[in-house]
Amino acid sequence: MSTILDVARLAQVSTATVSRVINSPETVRETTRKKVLRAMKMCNYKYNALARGFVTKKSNTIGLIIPNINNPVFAESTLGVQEYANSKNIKVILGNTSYDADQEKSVIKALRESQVDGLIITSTDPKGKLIKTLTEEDVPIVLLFSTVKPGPISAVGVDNYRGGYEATEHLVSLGHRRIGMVAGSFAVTDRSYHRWHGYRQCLKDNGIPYDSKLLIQTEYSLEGGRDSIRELLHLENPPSAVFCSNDYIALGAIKGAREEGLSLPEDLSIVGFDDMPTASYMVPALTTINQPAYEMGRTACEILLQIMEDRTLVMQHMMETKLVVRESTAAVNTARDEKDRQ
Amino acid sequence: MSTILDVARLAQVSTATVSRVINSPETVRETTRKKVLRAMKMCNYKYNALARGFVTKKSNTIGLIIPNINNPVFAESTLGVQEYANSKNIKVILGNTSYDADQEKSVIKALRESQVDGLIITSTDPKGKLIKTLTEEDVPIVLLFSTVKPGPISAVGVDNYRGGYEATEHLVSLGHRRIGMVAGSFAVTDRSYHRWHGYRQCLKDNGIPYDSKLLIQTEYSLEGGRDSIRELLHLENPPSAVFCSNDYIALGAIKGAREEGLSLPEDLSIVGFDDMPTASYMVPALTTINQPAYEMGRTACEILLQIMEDRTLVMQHMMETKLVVRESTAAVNTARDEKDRQ
DNA sequence: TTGTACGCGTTATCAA
DNA sequence: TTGATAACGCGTACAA
Repeated sequence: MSTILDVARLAQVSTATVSRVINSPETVRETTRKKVLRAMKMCNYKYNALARGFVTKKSNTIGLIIPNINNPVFAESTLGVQEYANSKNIKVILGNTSYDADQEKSVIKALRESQVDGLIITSTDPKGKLIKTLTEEDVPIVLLFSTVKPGPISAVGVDNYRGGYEATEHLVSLGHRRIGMVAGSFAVTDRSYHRWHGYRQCLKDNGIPYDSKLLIQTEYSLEGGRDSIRELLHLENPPSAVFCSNDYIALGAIKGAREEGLSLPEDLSIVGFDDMPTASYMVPALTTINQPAYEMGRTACEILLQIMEDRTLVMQHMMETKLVVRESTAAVNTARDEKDRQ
Repeated sequence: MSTILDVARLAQVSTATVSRVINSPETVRETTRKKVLRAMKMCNYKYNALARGFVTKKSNTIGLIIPNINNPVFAESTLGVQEYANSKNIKVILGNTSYDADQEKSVIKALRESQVDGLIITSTDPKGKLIKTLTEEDVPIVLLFSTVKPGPISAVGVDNYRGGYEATEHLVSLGHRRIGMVAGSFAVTDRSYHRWHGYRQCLKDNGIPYDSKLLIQTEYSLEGGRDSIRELLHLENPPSAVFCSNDYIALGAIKGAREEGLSLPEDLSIVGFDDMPTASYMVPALTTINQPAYEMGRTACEILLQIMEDRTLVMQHMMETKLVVRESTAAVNTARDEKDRQ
């Protein structure tokens, strides 16, 4: 592999000049530039960004840490991050945590050793200790999807409390009083926790007593959704509607409900959260709380690049959620409720 | 940010010794090792993998190039690549091509400049010119999902022809004679092309005349699947069964068919290809050709690392496909066919 | 077991 | 407009 030194020799100029035709061609006379360009071709010169990074102390690389790339919402936000980064000639290194705080820790360590210029994190550590260390050590970082925390930390997210409230409110407005929730484990992220708070408050505001039996915490997987809804349906007094803390879980829940012989939405209404790309393609098409995942990824990346320029910056960007009513929710089926009680 | 020089000074040893406690601790006496470790803590030393890569000429980084992370199959294979890579302390840089050969080219260029140690590519360039250049320049590379090409190029994939044949055969065995195909554009990848060949041969073997009207090429998206199936259903003599060249397209197709008022599988049978993680959660649960995406990603990465060790290696790994019959296919509904013709 | 000294490919500074 | 050269942080012969 030839270097600028080879090129320099071949073109009979200095390495500095070669470097100039690469980085600021306008500062070198056309004749010499052409000479250099020709020399590059001749020895099949390939630019070494790593060596550049070594001297400029910038790797032009950012780390993106997410819990599970299989969740379509994260795939979508990843795409947003990627496309913006690439448009600015920045590469993104992917880190998967599988919702495990230890993995998150080791991934962050590896990424930092690789000298990434910044980090976008959908954190799995509700306490935020890791994140705090990072900010203390002045690593450019922006939280994605994570609840916007007080204090000097950049983030793009949504109001999860409000989203949970909206989802529940929709169910209440359809006449449901017995409303369950399948929530991703609170131990692993506070997003689901805040959505639950919204759910709970909405019940309260509507005079519906809170029943802790109607809350199931589960892992963030299709299976988790399926198993949880079954548990809910086997309750003595099962819910007529369920709020799932994300669409991925909701997809599992729909499957579980059907396996129990229910028709949706007649027998059971389900609301999700996320509005993942396939939500409108599900059967029944999923009623859910939209959060603009692609835009959020893109924005997070945009903010990160700004912070990398000016480390004193702190930007918190709160996106709007929106209830999207589709086919998975319907007015409560009182006839069936009666029948069940007989 | 402190360096090994700082540590060395603090511990009153040479930089070589510091380097040794990092890379081969067993070669340094315990007392000095402890001294060095303490010094590291004191100045909050952070290892610089970039500098290391610069001297060892290895970045411990590989590039993973896929067409679209939103397709759950690619998300799944990405996870496989990632988890294996991380277990070997290798980072993976993600590149999205959006099924665009130009983007693929520029992504590869950027990745190479970053000195990735190797490349895993699900190529979008059916001619394979780009890939050829890479092998000529001795870049460690393995093709993923791409058809295993003759010649000295490593790859992990499946027999797409055979998979297409199996899918079609299943439909034929259910009594279908009017079988359509919604295929991802042949211009953009040859996977779908080979599946189509299998489809075609199977028709032939069963004495079913090939009707080119029943083939629609479309883009690799949910919308592509939806629009294409509608087109098919509006044919004068519409199909009673459709083979979609991947599950993602099939998901769109199911939606499109329902929008046309059809019940699945009574009115229309659909087979997909991939068996993406959500395939069994769809309604109806998708009959499809399974390819073990996670394993394939993992294996591709495993092979790549081997090639990185020994560049003369060429390994082609063909995985088994398997027909998974679920709910989206059923025996042909002759009654309905009759009715349609009246 | 430890230290010295050089080299990796590039950019940046300063001088010409 | 161009050139000479130091510097970046680390690994590694080779020497001690």
